[in-house]
Amino acid sequence: MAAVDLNTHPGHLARRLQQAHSLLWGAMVSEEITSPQFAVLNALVEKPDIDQRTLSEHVHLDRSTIADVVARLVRRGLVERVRDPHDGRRNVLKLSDEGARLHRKLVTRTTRMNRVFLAPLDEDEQETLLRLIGRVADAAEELRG
Amino acid sequence: MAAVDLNTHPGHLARRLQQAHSLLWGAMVSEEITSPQFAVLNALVEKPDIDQRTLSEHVHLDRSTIADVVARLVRRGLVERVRDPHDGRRNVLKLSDEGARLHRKLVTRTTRMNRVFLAPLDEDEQETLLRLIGRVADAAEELRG
DNA sequence: GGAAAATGCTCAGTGCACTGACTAATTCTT
DNA sequence: AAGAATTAGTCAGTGCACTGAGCATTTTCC
Repeated sequence: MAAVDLNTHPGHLARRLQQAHSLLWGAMVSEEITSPQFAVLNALVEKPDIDQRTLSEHVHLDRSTIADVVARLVRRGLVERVRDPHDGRRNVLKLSDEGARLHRKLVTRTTRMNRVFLAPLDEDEQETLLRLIGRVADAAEELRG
Repeated sequence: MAAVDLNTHPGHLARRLQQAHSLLWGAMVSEEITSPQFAVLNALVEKPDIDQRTLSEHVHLDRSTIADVVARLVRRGLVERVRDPHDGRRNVLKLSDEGARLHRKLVTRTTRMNRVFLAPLDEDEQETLLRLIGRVADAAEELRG
C-alpha cells in the first residue's frame, strides 16, 4: 500500500547521519583509524588500566565488538593488553606511547571536523541536536541494560 | 593529554542512536527483517521496477551495500530481481506478493516503534530532532555527492 | 562502424556491531 | 572446602557499510 516517508523515521536518519559522519571522518581526521577506535583511545586516556567490560560500558559498545576493536588497536601497537595478575578473567588495557601520541594529534582534528560537520546549524541548533540525540539514546539504552 | 567528552561528538552520538534504534527494532518490529531491508521494501513500494543504482540513491546506501541487502531479500523471496531486457547492465527490482504483504504489516509496527523511541521528547522536540538530523545529513552527503 | 567513455553491477577485502554458545576464572553459599 | 552462580573474554555466525578493482554493456564521439 502506501509507502512511508523515511525522513520521518529516526532510525533511518540516524543511519544516514552516522554514515555521513564516517565519510567525513575519513577525509578530515584519519584514514588509518576509525571513530570507534578513537573512542577507545580516548576512554583509555581518561581511565587507564581498565578492563574490556568497563571500557565497553564507557563507550557504549558490546563486549564482542570491543574485543574486535581492541584487537585491531593492539595489532597496530596503539594499545597494550595484559592479563590481570590479580583476576585472571580480566584483560588490563593501556595506551602505548604511540597510542597516546596519536590520540593527542587526533583531538585537534576531530574538533575541527565536528565544526565542519555541524556547520549547517547555528550554535543553538548544534547544542539542541546533541542534547536531543543524547536524551533519546540514553532512554533507549535504559530500556535494555 | 586531556581526554575529550564524547557526548559532544555528533558521530559518537549518532552511532549510539543508531545502535539503540536497531535494538528496539529487533524487539518491536521484527527479528527477521532489518531496518535497512525495510527501507528497501518501502522504496520499492513507492517506485516499482527501478534498478539498484536508483534504489541506492533513494535510500542513501552505497551500490555494493544495496547489492548485499537486495540479495538477502531475494533469497527470502521478498523481492524479484531480473536483468533488464532493454539495458543489459540494469537489474530491475520489484516486490513479490509476500514482500508487499510484509511491508504492509511492518508499516504499522514501525510507526508504533518510532513513537516509543521518541517518547522521551515532546512533540516539538521530536520534530526538531528529525529536522536537524536531516539538515546535517543532507549537507554532509552533499559534500561528497 | 569502431574506439573511447560512461554506466551498472559484482567481487574481494576491511571494519563495525550484534547474538548466542562456550571456556575459564572468581566469588558466593552452604 | 565443594558445588553453584556470576563474571570476563573468546569464537562462530550474520548483517550493514565502505573502498577499489574488475567485467559487461551501453552510449558517445569521431
